[in-house]
Amino acid sequence: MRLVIARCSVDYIGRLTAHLPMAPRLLMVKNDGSVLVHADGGSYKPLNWMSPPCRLVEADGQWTVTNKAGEQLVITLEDVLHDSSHELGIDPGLVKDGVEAHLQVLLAEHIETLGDGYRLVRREYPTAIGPVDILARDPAGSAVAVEIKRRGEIDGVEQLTRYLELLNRDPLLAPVRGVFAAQEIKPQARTLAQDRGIECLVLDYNAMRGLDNSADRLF
Amino acid sequence: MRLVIARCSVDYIGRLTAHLPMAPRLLMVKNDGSVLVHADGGSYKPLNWMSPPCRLVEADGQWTVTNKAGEQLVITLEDVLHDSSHELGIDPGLVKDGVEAHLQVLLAEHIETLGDGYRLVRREYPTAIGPVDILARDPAGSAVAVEIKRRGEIDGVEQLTRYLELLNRDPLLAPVRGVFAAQEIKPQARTLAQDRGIECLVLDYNAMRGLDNSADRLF
DNA sequence: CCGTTAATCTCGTAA
DNA sequence: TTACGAGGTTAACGG
Repeated sequence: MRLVIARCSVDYIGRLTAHLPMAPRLLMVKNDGSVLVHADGGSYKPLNWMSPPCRLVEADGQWTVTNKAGEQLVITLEDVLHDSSHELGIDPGLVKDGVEAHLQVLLAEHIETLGDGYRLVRREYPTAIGPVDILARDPAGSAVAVEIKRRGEIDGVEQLTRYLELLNRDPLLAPVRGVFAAQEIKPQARTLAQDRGIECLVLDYNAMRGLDNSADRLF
Repeated sequence: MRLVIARCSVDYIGRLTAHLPMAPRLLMVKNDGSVLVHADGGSYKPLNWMSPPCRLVEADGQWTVTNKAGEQLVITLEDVLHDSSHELGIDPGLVKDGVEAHLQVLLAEHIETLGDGYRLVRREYPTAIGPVDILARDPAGSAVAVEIKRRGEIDGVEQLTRYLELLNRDPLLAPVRGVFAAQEIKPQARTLAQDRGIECLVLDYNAMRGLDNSADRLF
């Protein structure tokens, strides 16, 4: 990894065009050729960048980074205040927990969260347009399709609606009810769901973890 | 901005929990207190990070970064290979061009792209669930609602469908036809649109720019 | 390789 | 402040 602090101007020409006026910034050149231009603020997203695979040509105080699609990042350097290189090696990578997949496992394990007498049919129930998160049967034996989100927004309701439309064409399943389950459900999503006869269910992640069988945990 | 190259392990406890084993990495500490942990590969996203506003406490080879929500990033340093600080000042910021807003302006200016005899009613035509990109009248005087995307995907068709449902409740407008306009329309989106009687229109950004009245340009 | 979906999304804008 | 849509989204996963 090479780190350069320099006054520079940057132009990106690709999916859009963008320009950064001359100012002091950090240029990070990674081992895979990718280049990141960072300012001393903002969040983790660089002001401008080129993703790998790409090629960096340095000539006459100007860096030209090109990728296979012909997108270009042109960096013009005026004053170089710092320039150092470092060998880091390959990173062992990140281990995560707490995302939608885990919510799905937890709800499948504790399907009674939907109500007493519910039975799990399966997780990732396949359909022509993709898998439904959970398919279950209610105490009366009717099919119930569950869409799980960390944050329940309008797109998730649309997604569940498409699944329900398809599942209800299957005479072995119909009628299929929908349940929209999320840690947090936005008001607009809730309104749309209710308008379509879809039940909303707020999941308590920590409470469900508390019920969790530790042998089955993802981590 | 402070740049540290060090062997470190990192733990994030917040919206999820995540762990990085001990390995050499770049630690970037920005002026606003935010911290980025970068490896020598991957793309512009750091392996782990804390967004501002947050506070960094350094004690005994361990950095603890905490934000207002109580999320924590704990970095344990083993070997510090590099440590330097640099004053960059406030960045003047980025200038962009080529996005959806510009497509909307261009199509409104050249409404005949929809067909001969079309007339613009207005851009950003307001409805209860948000503005429709363009409302127009066809040569017969019927209302036409246009949804514009850079890339036409299934979500955009859903969005236009919701607008059409609402607009068609207005007796002064109904019946309202839909046009889904984009630089590129994905097959699934096209299929869904056709299924719903929505016309698809592929926009040629460069050709429309060529027609553009230069006095009205955004840039 | 393509399509779909999630994301500690980020980032802007408007109500 | 919140909500919503767009993103050079990026990244992961499955067919």
